[in-house]
Amino acid sequence: MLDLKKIRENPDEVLKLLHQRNTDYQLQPILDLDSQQREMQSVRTELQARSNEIGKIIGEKMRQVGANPQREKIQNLKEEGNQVKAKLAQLEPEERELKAKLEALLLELPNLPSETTPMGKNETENIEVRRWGDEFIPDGSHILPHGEIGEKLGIIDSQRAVKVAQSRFVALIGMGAALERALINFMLDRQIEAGYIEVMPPVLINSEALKGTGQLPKFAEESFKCENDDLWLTPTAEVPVTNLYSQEILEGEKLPIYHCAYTPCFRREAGSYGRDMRGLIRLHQFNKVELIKLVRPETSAEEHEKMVNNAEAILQALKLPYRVIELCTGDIGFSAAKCYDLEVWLPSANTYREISSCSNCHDFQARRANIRFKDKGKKGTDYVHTLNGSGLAVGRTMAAILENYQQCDGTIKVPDVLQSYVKTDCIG
RNA sequence: GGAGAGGUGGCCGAGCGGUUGAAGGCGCAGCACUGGAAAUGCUGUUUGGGGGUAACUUCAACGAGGGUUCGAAUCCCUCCCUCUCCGCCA
Repeated sequence: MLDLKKIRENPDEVLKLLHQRNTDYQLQPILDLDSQQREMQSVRTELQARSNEIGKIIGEKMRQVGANPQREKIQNLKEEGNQVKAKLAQLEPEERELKAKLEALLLELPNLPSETTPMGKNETENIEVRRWGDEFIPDGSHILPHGEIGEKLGIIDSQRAVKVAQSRFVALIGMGAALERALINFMLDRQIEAGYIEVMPPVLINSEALKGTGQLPKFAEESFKCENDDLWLTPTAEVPVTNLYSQEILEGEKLPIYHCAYTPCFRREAGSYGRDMRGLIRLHQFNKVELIKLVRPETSAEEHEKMVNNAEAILQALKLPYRVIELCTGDIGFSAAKCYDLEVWLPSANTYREISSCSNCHDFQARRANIRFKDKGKKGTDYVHTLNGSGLAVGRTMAAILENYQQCDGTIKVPDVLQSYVKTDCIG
């Protein structure tokens, strides 16, 4: 959520930044509602002050003289109290409605891009920051797409998974399951070494949590919802882990907080019919190890770079070629002020595919989820900055391994760092 | 799922219709005392919105939302959550 005060005081600047996202958001309705609301508030506040005053006077009189004498004066005051109350009863719902409308509009506004986010209208204007591991790019001529080789080796079974669920689900069998589990453990072990505290959060989460990180109200159709409860299947661990701290005032010295979390993630993938129908790239359920940070505002840019490095370290350890993309203003996500994507080399497609997305949300989520910090001895509070990044998407990492480590005989070499986890050096 | 208890400030804990943003204690900060410290004493110590350059001022908040009342932390209703016992269960 954007700072209403900032919108009020610098509407032109805010609007300019919003438009960098290549959208046509309007601020005027918000500004109008805001000034109406504030006007109404000052009227209401005065009435309430009078009402409080009447209550006090009556209280005093009752105590001084008991209930008996001066009854008339008290009656008059009570009468006035009733009149004030009647006016308030009229004003209050109106003001509440204004506030609700204002809030609804504010919740629909995306974050402002960071001043360091490159300008651009869509993904074609993203910037490649660096590339790693060109020397590990295999000769692609013999390489089968990961889905195909996986089915062939009997470690991915999508046909049977469809019977149990529907399309865009897979079952991992035998070494497939083992490799997935190995990747999860490996990623967690590395990130814990890098200083992240592991969390196993709920994966069924309520609406408030989704609102806190920005998935609601705008993107309801992206998530699976339980019919009988206010619970949703988490689309990413970012949601439950960040919201662990909602409504809290953290002690300044407890920051930064680093968390990593393995969870399955669930996404409806509405609007992507027909895309990536084979393999592990786009599933309704996939595993991910997520990195989450809550930091002091002045350190968030630096913490963001470090987080990207932590994600890259996994790809480097696995010797998977990748590149780092800095998303432009037209392509960053709703909650992000700045975002880097990591894209891994997929030889069968002869292209890089997103395997991690690392966002700095500044105080956008912290405002929605109301996560603040306070320094001892200083007065007042400030919103933390929240960051999240995949470290990494496990299914896509598996896909990358099945392709980049595919050998001419159709077997898969197990990356060195995983061999102790799966207890073999070759699959197939 | 059934029965009961409860949700108050950073924490513990009182208050159960009248000036209570909230006693008391702990913690924390400042000052005094001290050679220095402990102990002691004094003072201060929530958050959010509005107005004001500021000093300051005003409103709101005792799980959430309604209701009764001139006035609610206190009474009534609904919901949420926590705990205990029973049942069920990985």
